[in-house]
Amino acid sequence: MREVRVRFAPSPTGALHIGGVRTALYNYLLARQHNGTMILRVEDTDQNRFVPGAEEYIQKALAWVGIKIDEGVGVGGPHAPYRQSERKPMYMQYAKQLIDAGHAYYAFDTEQELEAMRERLKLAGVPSPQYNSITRAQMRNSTTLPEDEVKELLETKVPYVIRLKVPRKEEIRLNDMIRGWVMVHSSQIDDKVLMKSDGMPTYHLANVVDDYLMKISHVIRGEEWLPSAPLHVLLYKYLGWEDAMPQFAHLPLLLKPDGNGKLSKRDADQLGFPIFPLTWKDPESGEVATGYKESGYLPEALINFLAFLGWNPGTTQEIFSMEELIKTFSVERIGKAGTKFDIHKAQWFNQQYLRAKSDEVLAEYLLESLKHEGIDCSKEKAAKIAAVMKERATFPKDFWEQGKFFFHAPVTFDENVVNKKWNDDAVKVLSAYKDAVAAMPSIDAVAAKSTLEQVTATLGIGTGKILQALRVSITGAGAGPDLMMIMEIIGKDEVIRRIEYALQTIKVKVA
RNA sequence: GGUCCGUUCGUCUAGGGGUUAGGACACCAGAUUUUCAUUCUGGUAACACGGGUUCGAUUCCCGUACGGACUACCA
Repeated sequence: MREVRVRFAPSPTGALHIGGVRTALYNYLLARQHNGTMILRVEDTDQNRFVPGAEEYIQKALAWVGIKIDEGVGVGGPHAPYRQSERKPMYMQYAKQLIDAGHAYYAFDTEQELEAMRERLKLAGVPSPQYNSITRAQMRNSTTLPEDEVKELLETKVPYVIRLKVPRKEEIRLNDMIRGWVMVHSSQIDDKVLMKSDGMPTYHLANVVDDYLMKISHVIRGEEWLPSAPLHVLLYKYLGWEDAMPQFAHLPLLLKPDGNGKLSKRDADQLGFPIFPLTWKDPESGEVATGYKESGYLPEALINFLAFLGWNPGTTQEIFSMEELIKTFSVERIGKAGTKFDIHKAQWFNQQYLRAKSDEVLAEYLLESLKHEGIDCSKEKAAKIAAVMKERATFPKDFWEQGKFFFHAPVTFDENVVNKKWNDDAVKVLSAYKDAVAAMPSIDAVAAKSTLEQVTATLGIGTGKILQALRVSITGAGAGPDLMMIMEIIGKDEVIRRIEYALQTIKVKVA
């Protein structure tokens, strides 16, 4: 196998879609697996669609998920520049080469003329009007105009484009790594514009030229490119680069979770999950779309989730680190069908990865939230809280959001629990327990429990009957982690204070 | 409309001419837990349809249906 060189080639027209991250990932996995090279190339040949900040966003997003670029925008390399706009001068010679070989031609048609042609063909009943081997005979181009007129037009700088001269009858075949042989008849391809009138190449030319010059071995990209892949094959052939043509792999698309259609930002917003890796603020509209990072997804979980959207190892293993993915990944095991997006699975992965972390690391998440809240807390205490909370957390923010009661005494109490469990027995036990705790030098989980059992035994009341009442007085809620540990963490004085407050407040409420 | 691609539980998927069609997520139930969560056990649930080929097809072939992509001087 030749040296593996793959590229991720987004166009900087906005934030990187999550599907794009997956495409980048598959490229990256293949590169790493074969000690190859991962290239980032920016395809910014459409100057009208340039969005400021998009390129930086793409780089940051890739860095965040752990996809390292070996060569390309931001890092440089032997084939620099990697931004197509900066490569502009390089493309014309190849277009000219095609013209000289009779595989391309100049076209001077105006937008109006093109429009008129399409209209005419539509009226004639042609299903999809094309600029092709038949119609080009009626258009204003170098295949129809006299040579000197063409020369003159070029010299007088009349705007022109260069089009590929697609043959009338030819079967174009392409061996896709995922789909096998795909055959397309040349009559289905029109004379695609190769060079635009602004002197920029179109995607088709730029992509082929750059892949060739950059010695790309595999083109892994979304399925939306499949229809134009035969055109690219044709270009390789006409440019004389057939032997260097990369292998193609067209990935199935990411679809909406419900119903059908391509996954779009709109769906994500509606269904409440991110579509972008990082939060993105649209510079035009000012609209903000929250990212996976900001929503609390861990990059390694997102990667694992994304890797499984369309690919699977064929075993029952589901948790894969990037290193394991690199070892196990294979293009052959990528599926053909579009993949509906299910955020539940992403959450599950996140939970798995979160739990695998040490209490100390988890404590950092809590500490970070606390910093925002302006609450001081020792690392030791945070680690203790993290330890009791980790089984119920899916996101880093859960430690704070579900554990606020560690720092704030409850002001209100869960009504359901109060209605069901707050009774005379509970009040009796709590009062006695409060006094018993006050008599203790300090409180820990074991002592808290044994003391409680002593109190209930003396009063002849089952511990289980009043435990919910104790919990609600300490945390305000009917559910949560081990109560005894909670009491140990908040400490003796706080326990007494909270029970007292509950005794006063809830009694008043019931009476 | 045309061209191309696709179709196994609700979702991601394994599998492959003869299987009780396997796993995971989600969901439901039971057990454990003083609660919730966790964990464990169990459960519901799928080969789009119609023709072939074949002793036999979910698997191979052809249609149909459905879905998707593409159909720009956008990528």
